[in-house]
Amino acid sequence: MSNDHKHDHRHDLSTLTRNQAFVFETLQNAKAPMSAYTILDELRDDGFRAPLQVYRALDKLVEMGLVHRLESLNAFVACDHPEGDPHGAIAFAICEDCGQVDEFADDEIVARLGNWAKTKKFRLDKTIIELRGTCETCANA
Amino acid sequence: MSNDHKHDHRHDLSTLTRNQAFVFETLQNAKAPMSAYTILDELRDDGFRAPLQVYRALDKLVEMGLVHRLESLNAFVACDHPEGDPHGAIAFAICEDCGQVDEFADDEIVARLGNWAKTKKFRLDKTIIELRGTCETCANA
DNA sequence: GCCAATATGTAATAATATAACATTTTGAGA
DNA sequence: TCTCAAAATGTTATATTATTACATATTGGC
Ligand SMILES: [Zn+2]
Ligand SMILES: [Zn+2]
Ligand SMILES: [Zn+2]
Ligand SMILES: [Zn+2]
Repeated sequence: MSNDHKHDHRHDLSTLTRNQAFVFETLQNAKAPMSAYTILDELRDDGFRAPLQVYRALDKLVEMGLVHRLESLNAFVACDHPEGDPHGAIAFAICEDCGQVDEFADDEIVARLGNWAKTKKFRLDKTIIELRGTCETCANA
Repeated sequence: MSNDHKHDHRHDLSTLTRNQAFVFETLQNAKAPMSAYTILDELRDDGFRAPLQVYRALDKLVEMGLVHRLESLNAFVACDHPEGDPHGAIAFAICEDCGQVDEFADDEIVARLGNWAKTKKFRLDKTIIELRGTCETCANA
């Protein structure tokens, strides 16, 4: 069985701290994943001066499940699911061209991975599934 | 359909260049993934002086399918499959404790992801599946 | 041997992430 | 309301990962 639900409790957005709210809003307004340093640059005018201000906010947001880290990009996206609709392991399809990210769930895949882990007695903490490629729009352009 | 087989042709190991052979041997002897800089340190005595010597060798080895990059670790492992036994998309189970990596294939998962891509008209170039957790040995220790 | 493709050497720099330490804010309980 | 510990923030320095740019050397088909 997976442990991916460990942090799936959502927090009321009103409980976000100032820095967390700034970072979250920035990611929500973005149409592609952003690196911590890109976020920092965008928030200079709001008083952000150092990478740690961004990284600390991101850590919390990821922990809350409001933001996902894309490992193959070293970048972050706001969760695409409605708030209060927590989810376990998820897959991301990332367009190399426009950066658009499609977040989707596949229970059968999660089940199979959980099964593999069970068979191997591997304690599964986090599942990373990222598809790199080209979205329909960009493929047609 | 996935494009993951793009680089699945194996190359005879005898065709490796000097630097590629050094890097590949280092990874084969390692019992956990290594970062490019750790590899560099290990190869100082063999004349390696700069990161690029390692990164360039790694690029080729990954292209040949002899080495895999673990995106969630920024590190590299030698392929666990017998040479000449090419494979498509693969999953990695990574022990956070001892670093051991278990490389495995699941055709059903690959099929489901390929299907999702087909439905969404997403041109799939590369599939990344990484499980983070604790291996049986470490869980019992 | 010629020559283009490939590989290598090296220095500089970019991009991503964390350590260490000081200070401030928050909020639960006395 | 006061107290105090936890959490959040501010700031500087540093560590880690990766690439750009340019020069030189090696390889292998022709
Ligand atoms: Zn999500
Ligand atoms: Zn696109
Ligand atoms: Zn492999
Ligand atoms: Zn282990």
